[in-house]
Amino acid sequence: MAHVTMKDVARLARVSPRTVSNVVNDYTHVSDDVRRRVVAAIDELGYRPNIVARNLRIGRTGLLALIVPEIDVPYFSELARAVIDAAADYGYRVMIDQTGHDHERERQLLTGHDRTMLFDGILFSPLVTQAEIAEMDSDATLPMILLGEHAFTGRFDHIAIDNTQAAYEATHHLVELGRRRIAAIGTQPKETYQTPQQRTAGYFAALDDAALPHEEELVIPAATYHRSDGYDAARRLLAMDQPPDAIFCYSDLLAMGAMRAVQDARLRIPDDVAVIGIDDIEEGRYSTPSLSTVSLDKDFIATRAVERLVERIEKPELDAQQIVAPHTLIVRDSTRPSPSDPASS
Amino acid sequence: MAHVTMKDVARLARVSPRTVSNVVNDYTHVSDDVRRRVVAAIDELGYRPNIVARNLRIGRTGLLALIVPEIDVPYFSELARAVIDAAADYGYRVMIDQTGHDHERERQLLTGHDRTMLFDGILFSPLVTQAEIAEMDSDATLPMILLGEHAFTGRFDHIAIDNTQAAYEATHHLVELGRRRIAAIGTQPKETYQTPQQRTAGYFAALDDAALPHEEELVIPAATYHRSDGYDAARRLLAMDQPPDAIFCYSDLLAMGAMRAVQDARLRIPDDVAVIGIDDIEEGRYSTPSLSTVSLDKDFIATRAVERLVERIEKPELDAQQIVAPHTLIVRDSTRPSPSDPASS
DNA sequence: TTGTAAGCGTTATCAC
DNA sequence: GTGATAACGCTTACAA
Repeated sequence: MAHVTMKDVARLARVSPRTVSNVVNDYTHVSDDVRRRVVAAIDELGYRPNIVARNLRIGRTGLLALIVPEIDVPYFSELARAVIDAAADYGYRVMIDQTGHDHERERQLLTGHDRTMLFDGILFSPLVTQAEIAEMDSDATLPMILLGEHAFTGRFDHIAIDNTQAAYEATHHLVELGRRRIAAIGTQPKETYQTPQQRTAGYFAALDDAALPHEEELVIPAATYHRSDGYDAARRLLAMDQPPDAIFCYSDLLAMGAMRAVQDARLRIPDDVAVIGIDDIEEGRYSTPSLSTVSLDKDFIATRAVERLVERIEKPELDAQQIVAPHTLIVRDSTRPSPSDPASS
Repeated sequence: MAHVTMKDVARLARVSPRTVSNVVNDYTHVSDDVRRRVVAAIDELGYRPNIVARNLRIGRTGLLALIVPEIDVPYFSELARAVIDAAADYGYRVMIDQTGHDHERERQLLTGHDRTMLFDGILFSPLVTQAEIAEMDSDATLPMILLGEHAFTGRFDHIAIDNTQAAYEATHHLVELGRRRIAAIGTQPKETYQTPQQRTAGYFAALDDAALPHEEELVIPAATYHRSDGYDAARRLLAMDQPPDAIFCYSDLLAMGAMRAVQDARLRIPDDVAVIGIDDIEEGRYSTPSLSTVSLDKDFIATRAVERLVERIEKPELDAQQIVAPHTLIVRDSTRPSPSDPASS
């Protein structure tokens, strides 16, 4: 069963392949009579244009690659949803790859045979710094936009929130609640990952402004940002002689784990320990208690990222651009003594 | 800057394109000397094979399409993670499309220009019945495997759990707790979607076995399976003159919303109202209280689905197969009056 | 072991 | 408006 080709349609409709192509692509300048014949032939033969052949010819695939650490981390799946929808608006579809927090895999996806002409562009949410990416991607040829990295090198387009400021606001909010021993969860053992460092800087800055000491023992690293990491880190904090009265987590998912640990320890949120995260995943709106957080505008990030990438694809010579996405502090029950918190009654 | 092609490499290395191809594809029978020359030329020119051209030639793209309602619904993002990983084991990459619970969009993705030779196969998590899919996909040409639909028509490969049995076990568990007014959340207004119907059948069967009446007012529909739907449905239930003492939700996400509504109403889980879901998303292991559920083996589903799809791609003439995925009842705090450590489940 | 040449199914450049 | 015909960049008989 050889595949039905344009030629077959052309023969049946008694026209040239050129005309079939015109009809398929909705070109003008095709007489109604001929168009009808061609359409009839297409239906009769069940012809479907071969996208791959078209792609080869026109040099575009209509495919974008979205590279994230893990698609089942809510922040990334919510982002992916927005990216896929935004891409659809421009006629693009999205392939998703996972690096699994593996630097080697990141390198592979960027440099290996994978990074080929199958995609028109890449949306990359990296763990490493831009400098390292530049090194990997030395013979960069594909338009790429970086998601969630902040330090701007001028080499790549990228979009991110102001991490330092976001962390400052979260910490400052805890200070305003009157908390004095404010812990942080989410520093990174490896120093290559910039985002946590910026958040730590914001956290310390807020402590400084409140004349609170930097207590190194209250700053807990997290290898990844899963619920289990938050849980383990919070347990460590609660087991201390002087446990914290507030915890700032570098992601909502860490915060979900931390909240669970606090409640397992029979402590009340926020009365005994207040908890705040960053990301604003939907899970935090329904948890008990609901989670205070710094909301990142994912739709903004996705829309602008895709928009910019498409622009790049069309004009590869453009200068790299830095886009700062907005963020908003959102106060919910985990930092607000509220009657709707059953654990506190 | 015209793209560097095989011909360019061949010229520089003083060999034929054929030989370059051999080197790129790691063929045997290439003398070390020639190979070195070719590799050197590739490096010097920064040559990258054009995957699209190769795809056209060999008739495969190495791309699978995964079509789900919404990627940011935890069940689907967890499934997608497993699918992407499983596909990678077979050398495939995965493009993700969202139908957004829109039947028209489902039809479009299946029949429209989208359903072209860009993919070697499709993994489809549909809302509608197989009969409707068969109608849409009348000139089916691409290997496709259905995810999460149960009624087997012999037309398509598909994989799913035994929904009726799973629902039976969940309901039966609530019966064993001594609950007498057991509500269900998640029936579907439209009748085309089979999964909810099967779950309702299992729910009623369990009530029958316990000699409990079918109270139609305790069976609440949900247009989609989001947290907000569960929340709204539970509020309706709790506002009744005789509110239920247990709620069986057709998805964990519905259950998360329902739990929140119960707690907002100042009722205790499970003392006043026990709650159970289906899916076993990670969120339910960390929620307060942790959520009892029927666990679907997502790794099994993803692995077997991809395995089968790849088999299909290689042998399109195979008969359609039905694969039943295992499920397990998991009892957590939402149906057990004693808190526990999430690390233990 | 390597070179030659014929496609894969489109789209695009010409004429007519 | 429509028809030949040449690419797009690769793989692969078939030769050498």
